[in-house]
Amino acid sequence: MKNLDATFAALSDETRRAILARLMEGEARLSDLAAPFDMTQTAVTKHVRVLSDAGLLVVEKRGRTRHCRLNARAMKEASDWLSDYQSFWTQQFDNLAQHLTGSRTRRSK
Amino acid sequence: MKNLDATFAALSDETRRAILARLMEGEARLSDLAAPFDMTQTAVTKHVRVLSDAGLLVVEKRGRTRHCRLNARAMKEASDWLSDYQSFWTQQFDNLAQHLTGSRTRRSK
DNA sequence: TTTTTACTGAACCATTTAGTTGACTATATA
DNA sequence: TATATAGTCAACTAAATGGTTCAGTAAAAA
Repeated sequence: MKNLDATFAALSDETRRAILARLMEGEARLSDLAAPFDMTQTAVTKHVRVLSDAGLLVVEKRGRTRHCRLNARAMKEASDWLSDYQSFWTQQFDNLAQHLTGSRTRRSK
Repeated sequence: MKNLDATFAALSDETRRAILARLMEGEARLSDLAAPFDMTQTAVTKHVRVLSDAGLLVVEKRGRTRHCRLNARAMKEASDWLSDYQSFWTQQFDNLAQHLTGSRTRRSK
């Protein structure tokens, strides 16, 4: 899936994850999103563009402002991909727990 | 979380996701991992290094071979981060479903 | 109408990334 | 011992990334 490339890449930047976290509280204008960060609005606009290209948010033009809101689809796809591994890590943690509690002491080495 | 940067960045490459998928079937040597790809082993080694740095897999030196296996922790952290948004996308899909089925027609535009 | 606000676009820069090649080390095998 | 195998390391390249500045447009407010 080529789309997962864009989604995970978009999520790999702390600024962009903070933008998404902000949008959990609801819709925001570009300038509102930019305000908390120590960088130019142009830079934040680029981050928003990356998130938008990945389908993680939607930008709506309204007068002279741009309003952003979360878009669930892409994030769900990323989560679905990871969930394939869930059984694996659950089992791994179970093994660790068993090892720590000694509930299964018969181990080779 | 700085670690999430590395984890999501590592997951944003299809080759690396394929390597992780391969490791779901069990441990593999570096040369085994490299075989399916149309690139040099050096390139694959670099991908493995990225995955290792992100904590997504573990490399064990054994004789002249290197054996790789999945490491669940980092993947779980990424999944946990995404799960914060789960309620959001569930709700969004519910809204969509309601809209499509017309089960709640009274909507302000 | 003038000015401010919200944002865009192009050009530029430094750093990182994903790949290559070629020379090397270390371990098995014949 | 000689040779093949598994992998490392350094150097290089091209493209992508994350930031900047500056000039411009379009909408709202004075």
